[in-house]
Amino acid sequence: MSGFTGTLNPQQREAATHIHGPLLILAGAGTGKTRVVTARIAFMINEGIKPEHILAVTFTNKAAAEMRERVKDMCRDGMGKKVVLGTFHAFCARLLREFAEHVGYKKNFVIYSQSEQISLMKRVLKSLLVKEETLDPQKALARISKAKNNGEEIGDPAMDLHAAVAEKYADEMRALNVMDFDDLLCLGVKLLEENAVVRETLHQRHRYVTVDEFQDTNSLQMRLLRALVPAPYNVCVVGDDDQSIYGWRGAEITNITEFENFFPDPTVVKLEENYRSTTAILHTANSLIKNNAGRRPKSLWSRNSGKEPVRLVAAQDDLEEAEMIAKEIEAGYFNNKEPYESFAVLFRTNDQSRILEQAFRQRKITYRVVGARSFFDRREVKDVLSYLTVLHNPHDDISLLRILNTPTRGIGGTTAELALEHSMHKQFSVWVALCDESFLRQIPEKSRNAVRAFTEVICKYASAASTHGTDLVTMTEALIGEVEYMKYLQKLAKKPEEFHGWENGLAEFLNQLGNYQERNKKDGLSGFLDEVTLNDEREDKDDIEKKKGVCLITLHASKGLEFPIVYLPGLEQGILPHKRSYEEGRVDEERRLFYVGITRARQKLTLSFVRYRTKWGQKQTELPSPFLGELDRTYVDEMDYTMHMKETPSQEENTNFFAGLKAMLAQE
DNA sequence: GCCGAGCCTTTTTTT
DNA sequence: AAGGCTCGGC
Repeated sequence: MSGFTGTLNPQQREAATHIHGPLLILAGAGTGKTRVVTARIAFMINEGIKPEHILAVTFTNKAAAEMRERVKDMCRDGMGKKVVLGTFHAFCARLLREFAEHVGYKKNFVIYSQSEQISLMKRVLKSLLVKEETLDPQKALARISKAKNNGEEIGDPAMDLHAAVAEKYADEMRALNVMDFDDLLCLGVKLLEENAVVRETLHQRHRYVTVDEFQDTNSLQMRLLRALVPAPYNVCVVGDDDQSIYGWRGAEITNITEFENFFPDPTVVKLEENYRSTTAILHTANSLIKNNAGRRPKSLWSRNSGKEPVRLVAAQDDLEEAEMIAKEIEAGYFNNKEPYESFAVLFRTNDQSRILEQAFRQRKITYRVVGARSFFDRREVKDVLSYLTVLHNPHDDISLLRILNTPTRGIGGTTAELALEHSMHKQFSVWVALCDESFLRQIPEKSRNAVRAFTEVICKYASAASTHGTDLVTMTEALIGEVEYMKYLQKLAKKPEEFHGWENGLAEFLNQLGNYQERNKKDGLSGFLDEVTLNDEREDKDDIEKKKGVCLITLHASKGLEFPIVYLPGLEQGILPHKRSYEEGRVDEERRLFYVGITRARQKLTLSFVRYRTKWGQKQTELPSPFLGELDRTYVDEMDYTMHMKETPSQEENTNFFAGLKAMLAQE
């Protein structure tokens, strides 16, 4: 047995050495899944399979990057570097860049992220809705996304408003040569299903396919996989149905629970020995998840008996909860020399992080917020990014309109409106309108000059941007200088700190652009733009590594990670399970989310909830999460923080509180 | 065309 | 609480 599979347990080894034919690895939390997948890839390479024939698809870019590292370490001679790795979306983007013409796009298409989709949808709704009618752009987009992911056709636009919106949106996207995330998958599937030549090319290119986090794939991704993998189906999927938490995004848990319906006679390997957590943590997790119906039966166990019980803490309000966590972390750091990196706080919604950040800052505890509001959502970054996008594809109206008068250059709403009208009339992009003499004749001289100056700048830099080997950082700096963007920001800023924040944002952006070009010399601007929209790594890779401190992260983003000491605050009715999950019938998924959170912890786990929480500036009364009532108490210590903090907590008070708590939980 | 004041809603999660 | 959007004065 080769070295890298020698340290695996029998089940792990079975999975890692099975190469041909469909393989389903059911890997519970903490069972060494990533290790098995990487060992398997190393094993394949060792068996003589060319690394460039191996395709590994992960759920996030972070996971892809991590896997790349580990595969690289396991293989000789830098062979691991040649393995093709990425998310489904990134894979499709690459594919479509290569074959864009086959699906009716030009190669310089731009990928729209959410905010751009919303802008476009607003425009669509504006043009379609009559006076008092209103439709929420986000809801309209959600509806379209769902339909696309289910492979539904657009209905009759004449009969149904929603169909009309969907059609108009699709037409606009195509006209602007832009795609959204769903389009990447849809068009990727279309390309593979309908074009035998392309399909054959890809079969030759990717002969062994591995998909990680398979429980989170949707039906389009399954279709893509099926088109990508011909008989005898050299496909390996890895996942855990108990950790399926992306149903709201169309994930089909049946992809994994009914895998054999898609790929016949798969070899199924179960990994059940957990190497991460203590028995107390696992036992508690198991007692929770067994309340879900329709699972693949599975029982996790651990050799690590540990000694720390799980704690369930009640706090008065969110402030007290945050302070408790901060104080404990501080104490752990000073008393037990526990580094801040050992701690993580996992929460349901992003806005829960704010109060924690405040508490940490007060105590000078270093922390990092993973996956919070995107760096690329910041105004200064968005502006410059829009410039670069327009240089790449000037027909992208949304990006163009964003920068048309940013910085203010005398092209106001009236002119923009006119240009838009002209472009619609002529069935072409706003950019074409701006360059069109017959349009320019219609507007006052002042505006005309402003527009001419603008189009000139764009043309000038567009040619630079498309020239191979241009230093993009230098170019962008020159562009920023030429349009006097900094001056504009300075004027815009209400406080000097605000301006400095923007300055830093820009510096960081240019830094990332430089890093990108360092790494990737051949793909140029379009490669960078793709990466920016597809990459969920809000911070630079090195940054996450380098930046030390307590990890603040959403439950969703925490999947796949582990920490010695974990806090799960805000375990309240309406937060977890989130109140909207009731309406949407997704309470089971919330339970899995809780399960994911619990199983992130290696040694010590603290669950907490509060009685009062401030939301939108208002204090609200909270109830404990009904999930807390489902936890088996064998290894759970319950305590009340408010009383604990008093000098002499009277026995009576404690008893009363717990009686009350029990009563509350019993109601559920 | 520009800019500030005030009003209003909001994301649950992410590729 | 805070960012986005509209309206009205310049």
